[in-house]
Amino acid sequence: MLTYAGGMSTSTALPLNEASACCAPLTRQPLDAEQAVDLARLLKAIADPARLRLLSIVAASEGQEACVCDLTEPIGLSQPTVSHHLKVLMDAGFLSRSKRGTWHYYALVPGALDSLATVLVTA
Amino acid sequence: MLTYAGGMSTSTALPLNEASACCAPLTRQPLDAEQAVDLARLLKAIADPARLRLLSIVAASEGQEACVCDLTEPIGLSQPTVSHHLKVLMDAGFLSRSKRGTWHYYALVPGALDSLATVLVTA
DNA sequence: ACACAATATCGACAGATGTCAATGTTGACT
DNA sequence: AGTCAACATTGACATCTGTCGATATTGTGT
Repeated sequence: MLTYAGGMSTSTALPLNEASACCAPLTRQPLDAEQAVDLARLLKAIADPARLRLLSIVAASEGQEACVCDLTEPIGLSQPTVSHHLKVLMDAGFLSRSKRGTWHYYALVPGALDSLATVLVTA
Repeated sequence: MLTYAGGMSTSTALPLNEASACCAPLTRQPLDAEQAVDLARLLKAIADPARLRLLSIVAASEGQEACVCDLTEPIGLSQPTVSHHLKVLMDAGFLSRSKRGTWHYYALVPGALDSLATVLVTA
């Protein structure tokens, strides 16, 4: 199943679930092959219309979390497909899941999107 | 071939080549299907290890532009493949091209990456 | 005109990706 | 125990994507 603990290079080997953004501002010095693969994986995770909409719905919800039952209908895709997309976002570290009874709540992982944005910025 | 002038919704129909980032901060309100597709297209354009490396090499070069001849070798891919990736980045509006003699120089489009980063940011 | 160097385009192919129907799993309620 | 609701997982399929070799295009210099 391979949760894959991103980074793995030198220092902090915390069990962080990815999305710690991996590297330097991208416009500083050329990134090497490994860094590029890591960054690309994060970007691929959000480079999909359905997943972007899921993220935005979760982000716009109070407490920045939402039940799957509230996500399936507005997206207009089948339940298994939505479940698949949520898993991709979780594996990449953008969402976290908490189960309350029968309902599963997905929440934004606080710094995830921001640290990704930081890598992209030119300044 | 379809250059596709991004946005197209209401106001400014300038011939900007995409990468004007399309929409609101993503965490404000849920983005609709069309916005999601536009944003996803931009993200897909950079969600590739080779293209990220190309971008970073160009960005780290003086004047933030580089000749194709300086890009092919460090990437380690064939010349047609590099050319393909550069085209993808150009069509998405992240790079611009200027020809000087036999050499083609690709340059970072100033605000492109930054406006994309802005969409992703949570604050 | 000719030859050569730098890029772009084309065609083909393997592998990744998004989607669904069918099925499995888990928790709540009677 | 049994039933139902909420999700997850599996398997299959069509499409998209990255890659290359071969070829076309364009500019330079002889």
